[in-house]
Amino acid sequence: MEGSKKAAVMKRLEKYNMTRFQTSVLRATLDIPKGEVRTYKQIAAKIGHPKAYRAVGSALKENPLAPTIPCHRVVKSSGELGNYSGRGGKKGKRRLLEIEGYIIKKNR
DNA sequence: CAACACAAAGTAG
DNA sequence: CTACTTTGTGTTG
Repeated sequence: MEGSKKAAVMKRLEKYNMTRFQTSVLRATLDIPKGEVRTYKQIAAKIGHPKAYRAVGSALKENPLAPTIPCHRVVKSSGELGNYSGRGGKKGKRRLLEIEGYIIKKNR
């Protein structure tokens, strides 16, 4: 059953005036399996812009389907969380990752 | 042109 | 390790 939730989300994206870059970033982010994380660099590479990791961040930050797209699963290459526009900022991001099963360091 | 949810390599301590 | 600098990229203002 969870085969095609992505298609439904992508359909919604079509209503927004987003650039190809943003749509590609959101698609790649949406493709992240539960309990896993992706780096900005991996997302950029996946969409064909291996050096635009910075642009990836800009795209995610404006992400129109915020909680629908797992933007909290995107972290820095160093394994750190990085920033987050959602609720609670980085704190909420880390919290979501813990709930999903991603290993987090103890000390909050 | 400046700034940004980053990355990597460089210099300095 | 911390801290700063420079280069690179796409979007936004």
